[in-house]
Amino acid sequence: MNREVRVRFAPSPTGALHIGGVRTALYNYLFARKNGGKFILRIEDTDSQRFVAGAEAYIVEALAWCGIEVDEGVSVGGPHAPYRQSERRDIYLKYAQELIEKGYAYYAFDTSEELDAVRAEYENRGDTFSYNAKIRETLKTSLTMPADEVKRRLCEENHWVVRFKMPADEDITMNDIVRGEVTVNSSTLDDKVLYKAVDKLPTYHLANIVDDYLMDISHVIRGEEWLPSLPLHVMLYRAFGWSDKMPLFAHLPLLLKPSGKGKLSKRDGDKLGFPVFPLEWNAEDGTISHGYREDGYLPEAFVNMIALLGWNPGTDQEILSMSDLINLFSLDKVGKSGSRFDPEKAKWFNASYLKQTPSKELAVSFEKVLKERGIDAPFEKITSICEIVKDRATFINDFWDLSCYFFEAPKEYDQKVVAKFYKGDNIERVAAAAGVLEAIEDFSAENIKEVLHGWIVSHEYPMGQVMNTLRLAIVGTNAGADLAEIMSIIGKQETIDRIRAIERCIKI
RNA sequence: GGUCCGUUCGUCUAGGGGUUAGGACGCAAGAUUUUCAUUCUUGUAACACGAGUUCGAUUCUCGUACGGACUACCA
Repeated sequence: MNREVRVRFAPSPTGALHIGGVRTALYNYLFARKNGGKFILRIEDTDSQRFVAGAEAYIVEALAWCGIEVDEGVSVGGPHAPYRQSERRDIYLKYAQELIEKGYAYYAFDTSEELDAVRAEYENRGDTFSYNAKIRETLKTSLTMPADEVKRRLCEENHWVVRFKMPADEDITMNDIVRGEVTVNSSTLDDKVLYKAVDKLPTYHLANIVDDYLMDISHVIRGEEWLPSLPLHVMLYRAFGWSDKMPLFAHLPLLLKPSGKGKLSKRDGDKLGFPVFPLEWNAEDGTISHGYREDGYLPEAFVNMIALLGWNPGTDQEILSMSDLINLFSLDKVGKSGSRFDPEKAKWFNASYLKQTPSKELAVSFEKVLKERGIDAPFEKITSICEIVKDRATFINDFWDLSCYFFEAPKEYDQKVVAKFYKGDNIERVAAAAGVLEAIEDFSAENIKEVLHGWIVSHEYPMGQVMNTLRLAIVGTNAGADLAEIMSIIGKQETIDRIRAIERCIKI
């Protein structure tokens, strides 16, 4: 019971990691940190066919961006290295053979084509084919062949596999931290392939159990899609005699598409109107999928949002930092049902984090955006602008659109606003305002506001009319920050220039 | 088809034998503001269905429906 907590995230490098995978990694990480344990990153690349170059580097980078630190694994090494299964291929065969010696597994010599034919035959009869206790006796296996024939084929052929000998009729009872007790009868299960001679690689099931055992994994936290394989995995632990070292299992509910059917998958790319990947992903076929990072999400907001999909702290608090998450995390607060991802709430999280990010930090990012546009502004000014803009933005990417009037005079005026305000007495009043502003010595927002308001009030002008017309001249429309603040930031001369410019540009 | 898992507002969820079923996003209205936002207030909206157990079920049990996963020499 005092076992050290050791959890692993074990993705397959078949492409980008989607948000469901990130969430699995995150829960593993939170659980490890919460319990003073280790978080291990293992790459399960036992399928040479589906291997995608760059996928592993993507996974490592994505975890780093999220702030998920790897204690042991492909990127950092560790006492159980290597952490890439393709580099561990030598260890698996002897475990497969051990199972055969103990009578828990056997060699099967059917070719894929033969199997396909048998499968088709069953289906034509309306039966479902399952490589199980009933029919393995009729197939080409070490169970049905003479020993010397088996030996000969093992030497001469390279398409044999090792299959697990699933008991014909046995109730297998398992315990899942999220779902409780689950019982399945072995008659509904088939003889899964554990090892393939063709590429001298184990399948997921064998590699997974052997590595978890060898790496002393204490808890397996993974997606619900693995629940159907749990009986096999439990049987494997028993067959190896490792029951006392068997990890505890927690199967996480799946992430569903926001609309329509099914679980979220990599193939959804960004057809759904929001990114499914943490980072931008350039697929081999040339398609580029959006990433949260590139779309302007703050990693803290992304992690916060992902964490709350299928788990909650049991309180009303929703804005949670990584350390909050670590402190509060517990597997028994993980829900049982799948969650639909809500892009709107994701935006809300980002906007919330943007508001609480210090303006100086935002200014560093925004300065780069401005430089790309050829705008060179003092850092102080950029910081002040960020302070104003962050309350109105959802993403850093929005900052330019929301603050361009600080950097350049309006190129055009919103026609609706012109029609509403740029008429009658307003035209003369605004022109007069330029003179009033000109006379202000201390061009601070407070001072501008005081003088301007005093002037409007003393002449009994309608406040809304004058101010909105002035805003039209300065901003080009009826939106944006406090007008006095804008004037103060752009400066007296620019303010006056813009007021004079509107007279020239708009002819009534 | 078979096996397994699940089902509280549109979405994420809290709760749990007797509650005005709570919060958040969204949406709507109002307040504040010279504008747009922010902020604040209010409103909107849910226990899938049918039996059973019980004095009483949204909560427990069983069915039904619906949803999901798995059913490869993929993970």
